[in-house]
Amino acid sequence: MILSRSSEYAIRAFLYLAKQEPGRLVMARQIAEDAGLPGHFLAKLLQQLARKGLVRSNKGPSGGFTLANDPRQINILSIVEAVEGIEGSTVEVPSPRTATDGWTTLHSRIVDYLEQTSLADISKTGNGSARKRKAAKNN
Amino acid sequence: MILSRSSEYAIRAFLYLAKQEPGRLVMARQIAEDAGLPGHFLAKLLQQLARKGLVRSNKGPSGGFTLANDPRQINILSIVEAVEGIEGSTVEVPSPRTATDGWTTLHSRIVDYLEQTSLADISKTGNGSARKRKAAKNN
DNA sequence: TGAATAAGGGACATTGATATCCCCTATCGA
DNA sequence: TCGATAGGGGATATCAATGTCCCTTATTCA
Repeated sequence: MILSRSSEYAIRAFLYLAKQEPGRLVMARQIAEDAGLPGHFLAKLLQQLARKGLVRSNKGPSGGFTLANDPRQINILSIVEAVEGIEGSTVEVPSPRTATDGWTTLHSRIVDYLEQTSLADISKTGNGSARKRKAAKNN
Repeated sequence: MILSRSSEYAIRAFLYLAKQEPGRLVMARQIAEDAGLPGHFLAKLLQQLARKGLVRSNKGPSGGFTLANDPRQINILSIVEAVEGIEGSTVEVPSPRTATDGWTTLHSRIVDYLEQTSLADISKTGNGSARKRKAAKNN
């Protein structure tokens, strides 16, 4: 599977939040329901993302979550890393074999793409797609 | 984690086989040892890949595995799909929500990249890298 | 032909990701 | 100030990915 389920849920939640008016607080249960995601599990993910500073949260009535930054400033990699830990994007070379092998090359290309792609890049979909270029810059 | 461990192992094994003289048979244990991969587990993966026709296998003494095609003809996606099943690359839209949402967009971009990238593309690494362009074609 | 070899394939153990639940804490509004 | 609300966080259950083992089958070679 390309990207873990946790990453998928987090990205879907971010896409949902990106559609709201900026600063509007939406509670986890609402997001889960509207986006079709497992509620309790999503709540945990959002808590993690709040600790990392990617979303802002408020407790109590009329509380909820909202994006901490403009969707154009949020790159997908930061979401994935916040959810899966950095190990997911950094390739650990176990033994001092070839320092940069083919796998590392492939992996870092994908990581670079995720880093250069913003939430806004993929949210304006449905019509003729938003942006081009971006990747194919590294290597 | 970007791509499962199984996919990583399979791709590493393919990269190893791609370095051999074409048609040369290498046994699973040898590949695992040289590439630093878990032996028994890799053997299972290679069996799967043999069934899917991506590698050819021979039993008995002087047996082993070899690539079924030229590394330039093997795209990474085919390896990933053979190991993880097609479910990994096809996004199942659970409910008839928005047919093409942002997640689907992102996911299919990565899948397209994997499909357009060959084994040869990533194996010529270590020097100045081999090819460019490729991605950024879809969307 | 038979002994050694290596893949094929099933059974099982282990680990980590995924998912749910419950109670605590902070906050809002009456 | 009190009750309701919503996130914070720990404990636990479930399930799939990962990893190991063992026996079978096919093949080679002496």
